Amino acid sequence: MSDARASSAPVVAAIVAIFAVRDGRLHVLLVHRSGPPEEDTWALPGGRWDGVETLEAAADRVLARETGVQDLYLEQLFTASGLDGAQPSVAVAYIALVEPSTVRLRQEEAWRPAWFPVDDLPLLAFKNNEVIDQAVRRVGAKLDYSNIAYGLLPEQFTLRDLQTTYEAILRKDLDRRNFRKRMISTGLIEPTGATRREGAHRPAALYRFASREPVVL
Amino acid sequence: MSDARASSAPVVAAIVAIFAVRDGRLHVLLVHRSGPPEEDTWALPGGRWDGVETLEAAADRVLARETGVQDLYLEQLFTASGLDGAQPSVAVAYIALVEPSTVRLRQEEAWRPAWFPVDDLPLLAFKNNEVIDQAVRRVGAKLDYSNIAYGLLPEQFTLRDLQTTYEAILRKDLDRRNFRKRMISTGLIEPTGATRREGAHRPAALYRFASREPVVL
DNA sequence: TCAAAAGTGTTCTATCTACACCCATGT
DNA sequence: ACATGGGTGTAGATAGAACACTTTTGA
Repeated sequence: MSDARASSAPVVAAIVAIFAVRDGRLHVLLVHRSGPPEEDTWALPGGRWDGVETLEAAADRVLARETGVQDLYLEQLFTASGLDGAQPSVAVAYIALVEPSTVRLRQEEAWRPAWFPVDDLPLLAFKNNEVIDQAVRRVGAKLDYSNIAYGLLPEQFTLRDLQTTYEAILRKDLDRRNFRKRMISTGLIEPTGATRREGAHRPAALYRFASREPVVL
Repeated sequence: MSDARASSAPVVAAIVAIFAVRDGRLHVLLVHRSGPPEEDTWALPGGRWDGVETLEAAADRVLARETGVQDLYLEQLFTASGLDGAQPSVAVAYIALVEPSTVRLRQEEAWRPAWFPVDDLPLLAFKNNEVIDQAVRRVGAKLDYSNIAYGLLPEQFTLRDLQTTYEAILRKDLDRRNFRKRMISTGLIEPTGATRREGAHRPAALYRFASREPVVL
């Protein structure tokens, strides 16, 4: 059907680890593979690169397809070859950070997407467990010296919300006072002046990120 | 000559930013392009990926071809698409660190390689100036919390050698006493017991890296 | 008045920075 | 003896970690 060199025309795909914090736990979006290869397993969503758009555009397209959101935090992680053992393939992995309430998951039954807590994943196709591990480590490392958490939070949020997000990613408890001091002193966030009341206790001051573009300290 | 879909069979290549410290300055290895595209400019050495080997093996092959050395420090930087505007292309960029005395540059006149100081580069093909910028930043960032400098130094070295290497990459002078204290306290290096005499002054103690595999603190 | 989360300061410790003099050697 | 780079310690500043009580609200 195809000549011998067909095997040297590689497939280039973007795969995206889409993260969100839900109920205080970090989740990643996976799709149920409804066809070969690796049928009937879960894996990171991906899409073939068309050779025209940039790789980042391909990743953004995957994100939009699965979640309906776009133009959020998107960062390249690394590139792996041979994840699909059956043919020459290159997968360029990206990290995306989304705020759950903005997301409308794609609804089709085939290749349906679902959130999984990152610390309780099944065995995934294409060594995607390792990809997700590295992605979580990368996000955790950048939390401390950048504003990337803006991707995971709504426009306005309380310091408690922010801390819960940090704790979900770092998987450890943080001291409330020290956290507050450090966050405010970085200048990455600023008070909006508004407060939020919910429940029988003092209302919490609301904050926003000073910038919703990536900033590195 | 080829059907319309030829444009969707992308070229995947590994390109390698090979660094060495020479005369106290950080240098990068470039090759003079003796054919299209971008003929007669300088660019990072690269090689097409064959679809069978891993991408890292392709990068290692480029390194070995240009320098004769192999199995040194090699780390993936990032992947860019469309660097070659003429066709669908993906370039996976790697960083390699070598010790100049171990290197024998490829001698052919065509596509000849040469060392360039990173702070005095010509305008390179395929936006390689940006690639090198990012690579230098990455190496600088990792110096402080890893042993990657082992790639740039011989088996044994003095603390002065090590400091010179750091200063070349970070482009700033470091305090000799503080540098020594920090390096020794990390445990990444250890004294060999030997000394080196050269010139009319006290001999310098020689050190080695405790591990010549990548270690992150 | 009680429960529940918000908000706030100080002390201690570890780490980083700045800085100057003596040591071993070759000429 | 002198010139050259190797080797060492201390004091001050800064950043991070530990820790407990008061405030505001809804029920």
